[in-house]
Amino acid sequence: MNKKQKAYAEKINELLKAEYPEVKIALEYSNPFELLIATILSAQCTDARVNIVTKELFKKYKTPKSFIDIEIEELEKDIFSTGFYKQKAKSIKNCCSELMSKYRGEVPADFDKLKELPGVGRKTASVVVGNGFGIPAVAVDTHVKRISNLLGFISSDDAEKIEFRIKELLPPSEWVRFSHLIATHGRNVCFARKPKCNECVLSKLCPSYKKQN
DNA sequence: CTCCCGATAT
DNA sequence: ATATCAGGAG
Repeated sequence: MNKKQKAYAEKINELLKAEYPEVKIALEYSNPFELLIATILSAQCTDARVNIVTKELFKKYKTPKSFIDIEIEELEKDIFSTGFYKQKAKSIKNCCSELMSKYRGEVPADFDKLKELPGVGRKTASVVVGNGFGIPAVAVDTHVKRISNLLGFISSDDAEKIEFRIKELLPPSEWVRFSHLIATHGRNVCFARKPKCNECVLSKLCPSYKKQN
């Protein structure tokens, strides 16, 4: 009974791969540590905005220690425009402290260890292991959540359930790219507000197609 | 469940 | 004015 669902998911995966052959993560970074910080900043914020902020941020802060040594008020100013800046500043400082005390300032290439860090949940940990270390992972963001329901992979708002559902539908080799494909499609075509169903390569398969327009 | 919270499109 | 943006902590 799951076989049909898997074939359906793989068909969607193939269609999106054909549509976005060069898909990759939208966040800009040059090492796992920068990726971790950028992903923490990306909560409830567009990747485009995060990239504007991190372009300057990473010139100033290059190591976990550099974030610890600065006054929190100054860090808050440096990340202000990403929103939730007080929370994020606190998360980054606490996270960097633990990186220093537990991992000698290195970002662990391990989902469970990452998830234990302050300010790091399943989504952030998945992004870092998946993109920073090439370890298969599914990052469930708002797009993956919305489109998984629209496509009928699952009927749930629980990010963890959606993550496990996608993991059983697709082979591990596809997980990271699939997350990016869905996120990209969500940004370009399948918007939350007014999706462009008439331009969507999935419209013939999508159970939600008729309800729109 | 609520709170954190600015930028942007509609 | 309001919804939405690669969430996580308490």
